[in-house]
Amino acid sequence: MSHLRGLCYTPPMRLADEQLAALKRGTAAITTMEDLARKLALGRPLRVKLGLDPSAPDIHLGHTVVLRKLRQFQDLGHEVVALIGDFTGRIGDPSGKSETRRQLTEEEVEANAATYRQQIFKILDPERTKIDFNSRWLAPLNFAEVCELASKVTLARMLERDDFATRFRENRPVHLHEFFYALMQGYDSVALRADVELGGTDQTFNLMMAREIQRDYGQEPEVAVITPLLEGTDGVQKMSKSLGNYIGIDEPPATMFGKVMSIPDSMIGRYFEVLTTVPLPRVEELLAGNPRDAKAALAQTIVTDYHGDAAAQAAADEFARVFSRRELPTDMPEVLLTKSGLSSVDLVLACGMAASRGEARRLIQQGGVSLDGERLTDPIGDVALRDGAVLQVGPRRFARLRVARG
RNA sequence: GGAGAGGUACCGAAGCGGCCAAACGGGACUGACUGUAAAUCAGUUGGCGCUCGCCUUCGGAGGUUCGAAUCCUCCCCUCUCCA
Repeated sequence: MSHLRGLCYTPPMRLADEQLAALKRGTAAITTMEDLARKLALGRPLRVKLGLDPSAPDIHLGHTVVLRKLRQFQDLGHEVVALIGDFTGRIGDPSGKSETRRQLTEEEVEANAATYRQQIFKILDPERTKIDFNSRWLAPLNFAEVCELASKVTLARMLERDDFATRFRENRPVHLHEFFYALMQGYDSVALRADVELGGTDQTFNLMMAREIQRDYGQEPEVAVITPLLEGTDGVQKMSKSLGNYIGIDEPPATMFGKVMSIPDSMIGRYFEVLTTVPLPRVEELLAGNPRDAKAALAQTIVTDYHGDAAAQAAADEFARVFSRRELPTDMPEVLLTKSGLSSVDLVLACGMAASRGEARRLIQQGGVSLDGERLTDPIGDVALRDGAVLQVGPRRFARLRVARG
């Protein structure tokens, strides 16, 4: 649709209004709305920047919120620059985590950036995405230039950043180099002459700083389009790999589906808003019904984005089979056993379902282990093993046993 | 440079000579309940020997003691105040 835009004349203001309305969905803030309206009304493609920190090579749904917004800009005909912070990545971004992040080596940054590149194109249109690296202009800066940049900002201004202020107040370390992150990010905007920059709410400070720095360097400040941080599957903390509450976009369909189903019911609406394009009135309808069905619809929509219709349908069916109807999954790993006489503890261990004998014993004692649907209760005695028998540990771990004939 | 506070298991945080494998909370796991991997409730949560036992663990290295997460020495890291 957007590629047709050049062919038909649309009055600029009206176009701007339409764009603005669409762009507002799922944002936490736009600074400022007026600036954005005005820039959109210019009728030229805007240069939209997104900074990517290459320390997290696995993109999860939390990252996609801002990527989807970027894609929306692309579809509206704007020019997108995905800026990989290969230089800043080596400094370590203090944002989000309340502790200092370790610095990455050059090799790590390179490897991560490659992964990033490959993953963001699951959402962005590769044809209309320019990828850049900020080492291009940051690496050549000499110390005098760095000081000049640093002179634009005061300590008090830096401490306005909530994260810094909090850590400072709570007597936790704040390293000087962390201050440079915001400076560098602002300088990126100067180097790119960005009209708009996207970022999560954790980037608010950096985005505001970029506006000021652009002004200091004689440029018109970019518009900051701020997306919310998506809560993870626990529904409380922001989605992050280190918290283990994330849904990765590279994960298998069944895993993705299951993880979406594990979010608290209260999060369904929010996920719909920022992770899908399902019209909001339709979302309201779904939310009025059974939460399980709404969540299943959400899960299917999301899985479809990354794995296609067929895989999403299969994942939905599989979920219904295993969790609703308590049937066996269609696929499960096979485990080849060489001995036919094993205690149940050894069996669980042999299938890799427990990290230690103690854990295996515990699982059995808690009633979490069954063989062919029969709960195993005795950790010690040998269990009769049939070729093709199914071992289940907990609600969702299965293995088919293959007993070697000798 | 000086003075003081602190570094405990996945995370937060108690403990300050034996009753400490280490309270409590979170997380995770298991069960019950749910035609949701939601919510709620209960239990489990270092390793090895099937409830007594043994081994490894409380920033690091040594030492005191029958016995140390707990006391001493040195070192590393963080914070505060002073210079």
